[in-house]
Amino acid sequence: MVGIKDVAKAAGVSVSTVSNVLNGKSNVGEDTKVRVLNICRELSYYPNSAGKALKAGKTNTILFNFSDFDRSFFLKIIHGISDYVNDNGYDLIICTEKSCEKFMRSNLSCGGIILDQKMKDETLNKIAGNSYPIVVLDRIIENPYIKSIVVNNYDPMCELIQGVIKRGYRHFGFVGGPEHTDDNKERYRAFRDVLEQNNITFQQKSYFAGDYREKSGYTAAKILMLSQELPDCLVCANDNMAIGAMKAFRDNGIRVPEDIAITGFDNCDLAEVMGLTTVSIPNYERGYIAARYLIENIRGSRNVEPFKISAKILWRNSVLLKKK
Amino acid sequence: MVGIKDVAKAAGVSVSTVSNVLNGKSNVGEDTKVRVLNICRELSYYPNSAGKALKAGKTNTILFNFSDFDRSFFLKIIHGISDYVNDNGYDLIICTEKSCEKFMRSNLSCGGIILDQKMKDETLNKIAGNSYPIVVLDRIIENPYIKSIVVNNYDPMCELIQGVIKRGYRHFGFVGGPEHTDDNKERYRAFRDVLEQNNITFQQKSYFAGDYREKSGYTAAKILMLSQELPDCLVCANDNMAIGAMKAFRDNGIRVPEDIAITGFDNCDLAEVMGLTTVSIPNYERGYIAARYLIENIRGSRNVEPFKISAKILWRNSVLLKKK
DNA sequence: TTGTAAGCGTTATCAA
DNA sequence: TTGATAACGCTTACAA
Repeated sequence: MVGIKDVAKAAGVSVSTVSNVLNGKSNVGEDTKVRVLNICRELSYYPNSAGKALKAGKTNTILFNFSDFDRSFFLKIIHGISDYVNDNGYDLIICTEKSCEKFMRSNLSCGGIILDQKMKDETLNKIAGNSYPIVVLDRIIENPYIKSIVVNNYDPMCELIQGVIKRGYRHFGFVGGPEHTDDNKERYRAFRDVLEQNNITFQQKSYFAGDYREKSGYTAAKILMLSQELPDCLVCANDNMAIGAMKAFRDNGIRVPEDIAITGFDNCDLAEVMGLTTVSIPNYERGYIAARYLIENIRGSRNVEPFKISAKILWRNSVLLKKK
Repeated sequence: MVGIKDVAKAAGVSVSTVSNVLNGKSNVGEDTKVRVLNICRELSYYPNSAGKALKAGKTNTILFNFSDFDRSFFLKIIHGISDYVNDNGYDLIICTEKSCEKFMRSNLSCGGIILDQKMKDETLNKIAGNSYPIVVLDRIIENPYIKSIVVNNYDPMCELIQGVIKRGYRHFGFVGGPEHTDDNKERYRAFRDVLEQNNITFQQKSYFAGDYREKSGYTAAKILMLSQELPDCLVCANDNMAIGAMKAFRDNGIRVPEDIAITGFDNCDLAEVMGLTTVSIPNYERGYIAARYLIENIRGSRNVEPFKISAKILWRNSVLLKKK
């Protein structure tokens, strides 16, 4: 490993001069500067980040944390984060599961964007601080050093259900996601509220608890098919489960939307091909905005007002335009 | 930031004792050990990795590099890598684009898995060394410190084309990927070889240059539809382009497979729903194996024989079972 | 314009 | 069983 000393020796100068050259300080002669830079190239010298970080007491690295490998919209979020972070001279590391807390606490990163729901609020509250701002996605944490960025689930879900009702649907089923997650709660609440506003009763037996995975939607639909009569419309808390349900119906000769309508939430890649009516979340933008707020907070602005991202409804033919 | 000194002071011991406790050394009394550990918890002390890395001269962090956010199979590769790496006590950082070289050269990682084709062979040859082994995916680099893991494209592509011919297809079109990539070359070569073995001529005008993205497949199909007569079967170098082509045909009233058959390569998420005949690459396993070889090489074994992963064909109904 | 030296947090060596 | 001290590679006051 070639270090700053090797460069200094080869260039016949002191290490501090090399350091000054590399950091663009003005107190160094033109000819020495050129000589040093050439030597660096020749020896292919790269500064050791450990030394740098240790001295500086901080880094310029943003951390992004996720862990659910089944949902491909993460790639879009990462893309948005990556673009903003790179444009602003920061580095990005993405990490999963266990390494994450370590990378946050050990000065290897200077701020984090957290998507993984497995990372507990309590842990984040402990880690967040003046020198380590955090942005959390899909949940709200009240903490002067944590900015929350959430999708406005309630309004578009209301609009979606109201639209479905307007099209003549009256009997609903609901497939929910993990019950402790804020977004699932909000989507379900919107669903119930709109039904109530329209004097439509909803029976608890028409609720199916899923986990946002395709398989749980498939299972919910299978169970549903055992009951006396199908609902008109099965509302799913996300696309994966909606797609699972569509497959289950298809496998059992039940037509969508003629026999039953289905709606999802997310607008995942498959949704378009499957013709699934759903709510589109701007994921790239979500990542970009998250990175922007994080870096602004790292730089000293103290902005932790929760930020709501709006989503829009995509009507596709998993719902009939006009029920008979 | 609470450091080892603070812990030492609070516990009334020296920093070296704290260090010994934290690193599980045996030369420390039971009661001091307990006391120190308690203080660590109370103060929520986490060792600073920068100091550690500086002292050790290395880290336990593996780097994974990618940059094409459009292809969701990356998530599966990452998943495989993440599992192996975590099980073996290493940390994983994933990075994109520019940060990558920096993270490789600056002692922030101790080995890398490279998927991004934008990372040049030349650069990798410079970086790889005894203290920095590398694993590259989807290309072969000859270097005593670089292990190549490639998918065997040739054999399954041969089998696929032979199977299509057996089903009665004789007139082919081909949509290729980026022409400099090894996997594209190999897929195309297999295609040509099998045609030749079967005395089927292939005209250059039936070749369309794409870039692995859906849009280029769509465009290729549009161009194809302008010609006098369609081929029987359009072979695409990957699924994205095959799906683009399917959409183009669908949008123009041409039926798949009745009017034209289509094949892909990758078995991406959409392929199943679209009923695309394709070649399935075990991506999770690919990541897992890549991580395994990398860590073995970090630990001293010097294994750089190129590793070929086999893939298998999935016949779906984008190809007729038996052409009339 | 350049060099000397201290110090960042950690671990390893050696002495107590 | 413990503690003092040097060293890792870098930056930065300050001295020359």
